[in-house]
Amino acid sequence: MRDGKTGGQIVERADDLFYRQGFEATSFADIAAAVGISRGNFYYHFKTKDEILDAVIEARIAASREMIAGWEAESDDPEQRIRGYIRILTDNQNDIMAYGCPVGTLTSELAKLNHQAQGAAGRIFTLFRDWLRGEFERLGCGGESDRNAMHVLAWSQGVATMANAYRDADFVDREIAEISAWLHDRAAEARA
Amino acid sequence: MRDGKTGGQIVERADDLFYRQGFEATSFADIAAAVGISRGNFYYHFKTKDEILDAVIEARIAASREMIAGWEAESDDPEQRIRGYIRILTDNQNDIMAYGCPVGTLTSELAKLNHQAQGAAGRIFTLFRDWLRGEFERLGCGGESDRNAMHVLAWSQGVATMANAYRDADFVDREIAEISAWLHDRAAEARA
DNA sequence: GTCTATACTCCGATAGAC
DNA sequence: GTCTATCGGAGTATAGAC
Repeated sequence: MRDGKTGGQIVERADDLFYRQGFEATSFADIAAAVGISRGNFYYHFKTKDEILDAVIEARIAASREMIAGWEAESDDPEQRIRGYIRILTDNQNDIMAYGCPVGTLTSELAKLNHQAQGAAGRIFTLFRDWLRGEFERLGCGGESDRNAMHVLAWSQGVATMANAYRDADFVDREIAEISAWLHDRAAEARA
Repeated sequence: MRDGKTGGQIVERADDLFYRQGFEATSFADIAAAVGISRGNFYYHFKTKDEILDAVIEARIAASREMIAGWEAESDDPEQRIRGYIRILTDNQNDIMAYGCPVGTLTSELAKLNHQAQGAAGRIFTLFRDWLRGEFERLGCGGESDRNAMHVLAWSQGVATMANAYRDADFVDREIAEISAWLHDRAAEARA
């Protein structure tokens, strides 16, 4: 029942609250208040909290696919496309400084809760990982492509964590410039 | 009252549980059961959950200071000393794959909870940051020293997050080798 | 589809006996 | 210093009126 107007709003508000407050710290009352419905009405749309989480993860996967499609539409050059991923750090700098990376923090929390949705959340990472690997392959990185994809993911996660810890925009800017330079080196190396 | 035998045990077990389950997901009942005391007895030692968190953070700061002292005792060479920090990833690989970095995940969680202890938790990062900066200065990195310190912190945090997401020991090994090589380059650059 | 009312569990925290 | 008993509140979830 996640496709009605109210169902969609629940997922949308839950997504936001899970990001800003964390999954466990967000109660049904929080989501119901954000949507503007009663707690009882809630269970018409989702039977359990885990069902909402599954829907939120699905929504995040769909949103990620759209981002990727956007980078693919922007340019055919793999270096430019990968730069699209790095641009996430720039475009969401304020949110990242306040709440960290939505994917990394959710994955961390679910790991500690030993939650069943760990696998689903991991698929968001894998979506980006596989796409990045493909672009690095197109760039000519060959057997280093997956390694480079993981390196970019790890680097951006590290930047997000430290940006969140110190709320330091200059640090983020410097690291983005370094990732960008590293990527340029990979492209130059592949051309050689 | 954190200095008696039971008080110390509470902090020790709470530290472990906060790491493995998260701060919010860990209840007084969990800690009491782990220590082997009743919930009521608990409040003789700590009046609130936040007091336990403060004590846990203090304990982690003390433990971090001891680690740093160990690296300083091992070698006088700043490059070798910094390698001590990187070795955390090797020595705690299994725990990191299962639960992430204790500092990074706590900082993330407290940020989302908008918890008063955010500042205290941030001091653990600052302890390592300041020490690393000092060692990079001794290495001859000059004005780049703090930047390099933050880079090492971010890199290790990124590795921890992705190691936790994929439970991939090979990835950790490869990234450690890359951090090590990067550090070696910084040392060579400073000598030139 | 949306509401109120409510059941039941667990939480952090307190009081007071021993 | 440790225990049992218990409070007040919040959490997830359900039943049933409208």
